[in-house]
Formats: sequence, C-alpha cells, structure tokens
Amino acid sequence: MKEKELRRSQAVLPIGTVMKLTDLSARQIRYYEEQGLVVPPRSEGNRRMYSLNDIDKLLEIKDYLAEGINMAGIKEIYAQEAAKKAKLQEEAKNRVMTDAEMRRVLQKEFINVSGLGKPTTFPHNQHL
DNA sequence: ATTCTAACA
DNA sequence: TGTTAGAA
Repeated sequence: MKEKELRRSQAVLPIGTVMKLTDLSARQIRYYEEQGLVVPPRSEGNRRMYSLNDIDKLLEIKDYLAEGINMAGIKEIYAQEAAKKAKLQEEAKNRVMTDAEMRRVLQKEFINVSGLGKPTTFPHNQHL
C-alpha cells in the first residue's frame, strides 16, 4: 500500500479537531459511530482517534443528510458500496486464478513440445 | 482542559 | 439532537 494512503488512514485526530473540521457536534459524530458508520480506533485513554479518511467520510455523511437521506438510507448506500467492492475483489481473485491456470497449461505444453518432460508413454518405433 | 458514557427538566 | 452530570 502507498504511503499516502497510510497517512490518510492514520488515526491521529481527537474528536475536538474533527468537530471543527466537519462542523458537526460531538453528539452527532458519536451517534454516527453508534450507527456503524465511521468507527474510529481508541487511544489508550479510550479516546476516539480519527484519520483524514474519517473526516472525509463524516463530511460525506453530512452531505447525504443535507440531501435529505436518513440513517437507514446512508447505511444502504455504504452497504451497496461494500457489496460492490467485495464483488470486484472476487472477480479480481478469479482473474488471477485463471491467469495462473493458463500458465500451468502453457508450461505443460512447453514441456511436452520440448521433450523435456518425463515421457509417460514411449512412442513405439514404427517399422520401416 | 478534553473526552467519555449515560441519561433526560 | 442538545445538554448535563460525574468519571477518566
């Protein structure tokens, strides 16, 4: 994974900073967590630590809410996205597997044609 | 000083 | 969602 992504997912911001950056109340931020959206890790002192990605997601949630979408609707949206990503990963996985499959076939073919493989059936000499 | 949880005149 | 109390 790229460093840039790691930094964006690094949870280092306390809720106070998140409040200012998103203009959301602590109550709202914690409520969204209760609803399963944006669940930040906790520090040793049980303090929520947010990442820049969390900030983005909170702003995204704020926009959905402003558009009149309720919690259930937002949950559905993320549920669909999650399902879509899972599907894409599954397809990528299958794609890799078929590539490996093809390599096996080509490798096998090469061995046969080159005659380097262990001959399972000896070609019987034909009488002249 | 900040944040956390739980509760509601 | 706001607010508040008591603890960490």
